[in-house]
Amino acid sequence: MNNTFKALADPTRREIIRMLSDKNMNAGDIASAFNMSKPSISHHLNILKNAELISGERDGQNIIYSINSSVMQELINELMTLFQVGEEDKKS
Amino acid sequence: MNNTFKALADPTRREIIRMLSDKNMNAGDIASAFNMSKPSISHHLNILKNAELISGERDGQNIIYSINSSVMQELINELMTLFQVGEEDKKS
DNA sequence: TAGACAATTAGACAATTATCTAAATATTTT
DNA sequence: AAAATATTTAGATAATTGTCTAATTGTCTA
Repeated sequence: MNNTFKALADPTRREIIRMLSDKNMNAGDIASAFNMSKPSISHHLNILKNAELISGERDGQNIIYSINSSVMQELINELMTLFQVGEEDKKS
Repeated sequence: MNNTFKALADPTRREIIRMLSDKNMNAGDIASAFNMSKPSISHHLNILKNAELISGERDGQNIIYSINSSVMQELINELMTLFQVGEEDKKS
């Protein structure tokens, strides 16, 4: 879970997630949306992949990235239980 | 919003939030729950405060911290719209 | 008002992170 | 199989972050 939060702590990575939640994209197309070198974007993609927030699958020369919505859902659940103030005494 | 995510990227700070979502606590009590110097905890509290995730109010010698649940709620909303895959075409 | 207690601020330092360029790997096309 | 294209890996570096100790500030009480 720490990796998940750390992965989301960077604006570039959050923007990548926004883009991927619209449609799947390959690494090059993602990179050209940013004013940043391809290796840097590759590095961000790797962090998101390690956090299991996205997946990458090779298709020919390209690697196509997509969002892992189930993990996103888990994160949101975690946040809600973490921060829902005053749950007081779940048992009973 | 970037500050919010960055504030949550540290496990100590998330634990502080967990503790505060149970009950309000002063800085000293928070610090003694961790194996870490008081200034370090103070620093974490400050980051959470800057992100407006918590508030601190002085009560005599103590400063009592509490969670800002509205900001937590905003964060969760942000996450849900950010990551809800396939919202496709909200207008209409 | 002097001493004690609670908390923060200041300053230093090591570890982590984000970025870059150059080089390597994988795939396709000619 | 050589050239072209897409992507990643390696290695370097500057900036950021988390932690510490020492010093400071704010408040209470004897």
